[in-house]
Amino acid sequence: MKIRHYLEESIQKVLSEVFSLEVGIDELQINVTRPEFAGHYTLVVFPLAGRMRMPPPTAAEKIGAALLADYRFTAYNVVKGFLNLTIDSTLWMELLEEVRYTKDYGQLSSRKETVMVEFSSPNTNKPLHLGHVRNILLGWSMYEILRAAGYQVLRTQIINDRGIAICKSMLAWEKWGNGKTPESANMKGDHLVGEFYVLFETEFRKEYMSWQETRESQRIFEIDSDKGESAEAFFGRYKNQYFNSHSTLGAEARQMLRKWEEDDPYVVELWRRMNQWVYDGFEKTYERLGVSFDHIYYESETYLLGKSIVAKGLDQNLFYKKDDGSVWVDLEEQKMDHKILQRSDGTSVYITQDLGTAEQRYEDHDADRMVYVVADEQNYHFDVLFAISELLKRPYAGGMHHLSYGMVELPHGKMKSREGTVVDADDLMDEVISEARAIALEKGEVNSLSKTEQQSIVEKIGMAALKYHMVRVQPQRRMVFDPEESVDMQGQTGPYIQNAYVRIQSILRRSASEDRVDYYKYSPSKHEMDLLVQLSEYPEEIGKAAEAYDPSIIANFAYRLAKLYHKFYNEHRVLSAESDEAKEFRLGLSQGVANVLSSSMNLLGIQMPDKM
RNA sequence: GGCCCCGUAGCUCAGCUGGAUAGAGCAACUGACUUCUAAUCAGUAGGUCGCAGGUUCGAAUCCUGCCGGGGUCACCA
Repeated sequence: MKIRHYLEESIQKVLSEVFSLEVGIDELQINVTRPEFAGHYTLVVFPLAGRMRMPPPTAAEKIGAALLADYRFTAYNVVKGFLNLTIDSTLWMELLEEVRYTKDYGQLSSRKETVMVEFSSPNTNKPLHLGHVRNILLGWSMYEILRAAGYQVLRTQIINDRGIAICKSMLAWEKWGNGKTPESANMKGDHLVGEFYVLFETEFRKEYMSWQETRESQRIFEIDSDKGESAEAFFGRYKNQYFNSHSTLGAEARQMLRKWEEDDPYVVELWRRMNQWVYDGFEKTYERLGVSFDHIYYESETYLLGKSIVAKGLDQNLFYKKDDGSVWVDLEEQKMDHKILQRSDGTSVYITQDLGTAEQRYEDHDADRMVYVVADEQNYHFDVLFAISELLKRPYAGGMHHLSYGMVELPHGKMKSREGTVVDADDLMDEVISEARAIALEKGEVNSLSKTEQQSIVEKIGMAALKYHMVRVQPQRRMVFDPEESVDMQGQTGPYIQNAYVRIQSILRRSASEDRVDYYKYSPSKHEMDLLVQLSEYPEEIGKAAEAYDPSIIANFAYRLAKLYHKFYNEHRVLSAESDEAKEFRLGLSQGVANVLSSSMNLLGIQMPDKM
């Protein structure tokens, strides 16, 4: 029995039958009653009063009186245009039964639609960092939330496994690697490859610096620099061009890319080998983060399909070709620019691969919707991608959604690999877990457990701190990541919510399974009632989070529930309750709360320990 | 400059499909553990909801303009 639904239907019925007013359910404004007023739910009558031709308080009064004909409404009161309704406790007791004994309470009825969620989507030239962590956690939560909202959901990522970046790592390894492997260096493969990427950049910068001393560079500076521009500023923006037209290392890297595209056996073999190192490393990181995928796509396997889509669009005159051979699309009608789809030399650009991947996914899985979890710096890119899909009349065009999120920054600014301020995902997990361990050992609750059990608990706590910290904020907000705060375990944090669950487990462990006492006649206290109302809202919250693509809605819900439980816990005894009835009710309530805490945190990818 | 996102307590954030006196956490201060786990609870203090107009019975919430911060407008990805 969904209390909110019962409420909506009852009110709709009364309005229709008693007041001859036909009102749609989504027109009704029903809120959880604010704590300073009596009642459980509040109907906002202002919008109805006009249609009933009565002042709001009168209308509220009349609706309230009419509702009382149903024994399940036991009381009402009117404050201005607000009708506060009290619902019979048997209804709440029924709800509690459902919450306790329905394994997947909160799960919404299943829909036929299939949704594919893309997240993580790393490049293969360096390990995962803080930015990926936010992305992965958002993506994973959306997967869980959409599933709970009744959709068929598939997890995917597109691995950007080709291009100049990986060639830089390959070249550096070839030149300076001396045959180093993850085994010989005793290093995760993604870190090793990342090391060579950094090495390339370092060597390239050295080369660039010494080139800046040459006459040639001076001449270019004099000709190409803007008036009054400093050498530093000029060479800052010239770097890319230097890479493409003057640099020896740049030429070698591009040479390698060309060979890759020509299927040169040596280069392809090296590419396979180094990418595999990276995948093995990613796999370990994903495993620690607790995520996995249904289908992985590789750019190297879809970019050709993208090119064929571009060719088709060109045939249909949806795109056009410039004299130099480059292919463009005119999106001015969609209030956007002209965008390039293929370079003059025939090679593909970034968006080509996305066009191909979307097509491939549609063919593979027939997904009705695709959700792309990608940072907001790519907003325009996705506007363009979706517009082109519309233009091409792709059947999946209408179902594409960009879950855009703000980038993660550090207190002193952006992460920059060349300044060594990138926060590595593996290091980050190590840190929060060791912080959790330190606190746990200090508290002493887990000291008597085996090392394995301790480790498992400490990992759950540390990861909860990290994950909750990252997912509690609305996606579109950009986020300043303070490492100090991410290991906080007090207040609105993952461990705080886990702690409520652990307290319940401790009670349940001690409660002997005696004969059941009927608690249907028990009259819940204010604190107990607050918990019941919150439990009844859980399915509603899942629906909201799925619709808004916003896991923070679930994060805030779980916190509210945990907070109410902690309050309750301090005010009431469970095992030594004043009556058997009260004890039985509270045990049930606690169990229900534990179920929903665990379930809602699971939607965020957070596991609950039994002790902490 | 055009377009997009953000602006709420000292800090980090809820509240935003219009509804009651704008709420939490952190930091500061006070109190509560012989009682089911104090990673907790209770309390004090802290606000021109960026600014100015508009719509409305009612605006933090919707509209317009401005200010501040970020992003983006590559034959980069």
